Amino acid sequence: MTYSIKEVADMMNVEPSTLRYYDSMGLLPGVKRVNGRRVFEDKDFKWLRVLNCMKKINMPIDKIKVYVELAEKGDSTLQERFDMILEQKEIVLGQIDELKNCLKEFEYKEWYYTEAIKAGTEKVVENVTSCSPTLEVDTIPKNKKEGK
Amino acid sequence: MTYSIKEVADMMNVEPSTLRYYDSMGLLPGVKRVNGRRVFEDKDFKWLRVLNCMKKINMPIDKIKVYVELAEKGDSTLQERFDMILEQKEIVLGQIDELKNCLKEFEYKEWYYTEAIKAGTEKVVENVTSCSPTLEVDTIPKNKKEGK
DNA sequence: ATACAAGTTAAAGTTAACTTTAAGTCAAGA
DNA sequence: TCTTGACTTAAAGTTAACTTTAACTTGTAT
Repeated sequence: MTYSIKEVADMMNVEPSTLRYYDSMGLLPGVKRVNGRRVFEDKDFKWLRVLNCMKKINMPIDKIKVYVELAEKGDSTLQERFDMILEQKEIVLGQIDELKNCLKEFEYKEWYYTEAIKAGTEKVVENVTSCSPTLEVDTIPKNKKEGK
Repeated sequence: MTYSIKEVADMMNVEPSTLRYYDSMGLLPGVKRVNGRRVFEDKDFKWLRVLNCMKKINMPIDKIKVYVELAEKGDSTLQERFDMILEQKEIVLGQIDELKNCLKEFEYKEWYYTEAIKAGTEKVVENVTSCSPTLEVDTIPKNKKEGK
């Protein structure tokens, strides 16, 4: 089974131009061409799924490219790729944790407004503090700082 | 207790210039000045914690500003603010879900490389597919598309 | 045959969110 | 009194990640 760039773009919920941009950045290795047009095969989807994940955790394109280049070198880079995956796993765990804290804050606010709307005024709740008493500090390194 | 811009910036793990930028965008309402300098008080931290969460779920500054402006109008906007909070809660739930799927992919890759390293080659695993058989489609609207 | 839809490239344009710069104010310590 | 460090502003600069444009090619339907 083969797919056009538009079909793949629709599956990934991105524009075809975005996939062309990724390709130009070296993030789509091994995609075939027929009459100059990109033709995606089933084997390409394995990587597209990983790419999708890397994008979702905000891994910068430059860093994804490092991974791609390691993969292209073959078995000699297995350990390095393993290390990168482990690092990204830790990052996504941290992100999930942060988002769970945000969820708590929004749930508190949901309660807060529910009570305020009942009473017709915020005055009844404005001195009730959220469960989390302090400002959360990032556990995740900023992407822009990753490369330093 | 009061805090300087640097102290607050350190607590939030951002640059003082970022807080000044937020202020210039209207995201820091009610911050006092002494001799022209910003002085943060305990009451400001309530909002800073919410702001922190809004930033972490990638809520665009323009949209955060809408919320701030509603809050400044007082009790007449309680329902609108409640609706915004609910919407953001749904967004963060979707994000957590997406990240959990990414985590699965990275855990699969961790296993994949563990086996490959043991064997000295990827060949032993390269035909083993991850648990998630399809490309995930975004459940979360892109921030850039939110405003349309 | 001809039009149309969907693909191609290189290059320029856009956007959001900062970040830096330059020029200045102010309070405290030597 | 002078210097230092932390603050201030407005405006310009930066960056990453697309997105659009213009000019072109190709396969399919009428």
